[in-house]
Amino acid sequence: MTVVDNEPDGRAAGLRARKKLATRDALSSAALRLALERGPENVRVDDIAAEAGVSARTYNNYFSSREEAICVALTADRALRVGAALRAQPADKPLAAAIVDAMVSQYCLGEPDQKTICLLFSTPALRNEFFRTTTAMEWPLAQAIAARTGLDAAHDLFPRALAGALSGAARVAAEHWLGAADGVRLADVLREALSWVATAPPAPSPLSTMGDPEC
Amino acid sequence: MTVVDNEPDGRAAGLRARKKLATRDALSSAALRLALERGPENVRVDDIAAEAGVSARTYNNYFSSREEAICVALTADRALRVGAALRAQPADKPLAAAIVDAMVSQYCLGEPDQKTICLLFSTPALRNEFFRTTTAMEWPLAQAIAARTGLDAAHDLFPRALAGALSGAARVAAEHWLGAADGVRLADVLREALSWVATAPPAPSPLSTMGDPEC
DNA sequence: CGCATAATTGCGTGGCGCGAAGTTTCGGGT
DNA sequence: ACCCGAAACTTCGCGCCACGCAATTATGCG
Repeated sequence: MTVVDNEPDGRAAGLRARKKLATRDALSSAALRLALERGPENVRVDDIAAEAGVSARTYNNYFSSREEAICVALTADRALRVGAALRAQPADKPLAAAIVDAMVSQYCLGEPDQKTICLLFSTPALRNEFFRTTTAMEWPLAQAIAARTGLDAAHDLFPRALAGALSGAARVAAEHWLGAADGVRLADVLREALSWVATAPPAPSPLSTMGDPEC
Repeated sequence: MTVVDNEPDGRAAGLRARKKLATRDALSSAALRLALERGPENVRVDDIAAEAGVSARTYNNYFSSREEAICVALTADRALRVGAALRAQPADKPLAAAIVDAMVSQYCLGEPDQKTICLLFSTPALRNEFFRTTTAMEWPLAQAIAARTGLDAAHDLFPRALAGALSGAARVAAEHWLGAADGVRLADVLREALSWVATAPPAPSPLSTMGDPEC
């Protein structure tokens, strides 16, 4: 890394970084498109690399597994957008409502096509990778929650625990939506699931007073 | 499968089924032991198979990846035990408290050795598999929640969503415990995180009344 | 323009997942 | 007690993938 390098958004950041992001994006989008066309089983890394115009070896310099490229195309910036959406919520809105609205808004823009999400659950390897990316959303979300509650995402447990719970509920909501009737909207299912989990800001005294005989 | 075959607990169920479970258990325990001794990088499938006394090809008939065998040894029956522990809770205890007590009790018996959990977070592939097994705990937990609330785990969203949120919070608690000081007990961290997520039984009218301008 | 750095690429290696065919072991029916 | 069908295990082998290494090329910067 030289003096100045890739900006987090990739805008106006030197030719090298832009090309790097371009190839990365070309690879992930090609992987997703091929997986949707042929099915994830019939996609070789050589195909993805050829589609993106790079060598197969270069592919491994960007993604360490075939599934990673597919999932990244779906959930890469969504993670950051969820955090940003939560920060953009009005400050006087209660924490739970702000979280629910932010996540629902970001989960439903883009194309939550049933085909696409169904693809993620078709193969065990893809499911695993999808779970991993789900947890990737937790960190930006935890930071946004921390900013809103005046806590520290690095040291306090509450923001991260809540983010983990929300991501778990969101994943279950997606699964449920897949098995539901066609008329059901993902936004409704997601809002319902998140509303149960999104809890009040942390109690000033986080110590629990319950008994703990075991362990 | 003939007339009578493997009982779910593996007791008194024909020699074939017992041998099957025995080899499966031998494989997973051997995988865990070798991973702890040499580190997960220096464990080949052939080693695990040789340690269990079976062929390498047979290994793939039981586990489709090397990491799966290691994680199964850690979280296989814990999933069922969590559900059983929740059902064993007194019926008059509130749902949230029952869930927290049940999960904390089952997470802390056995040997939540820091070494073992640290092993799961050492390698990305193992982390992924650990996340997957975390979700495996959701289904028994959701069934137990459904039984307690009078809902149906197969069709109602609440039990599964709550189980997903709980597993996410539990995973974050484990991560937090790894980075915490030595004096901190996993049970305390886990209880704190779960107490935030464990919510009241589902509202009789699950419909949300919030606005939903997007999508 | 020239050097340092980073990225890409070809090649080779080790390993994995799995399909097919053959062999051993178990279950149960007569 | 014996035998036959089925299930599990084994051996062989193929295709694919992740990665280290070294050479080549593109880029940043003075």
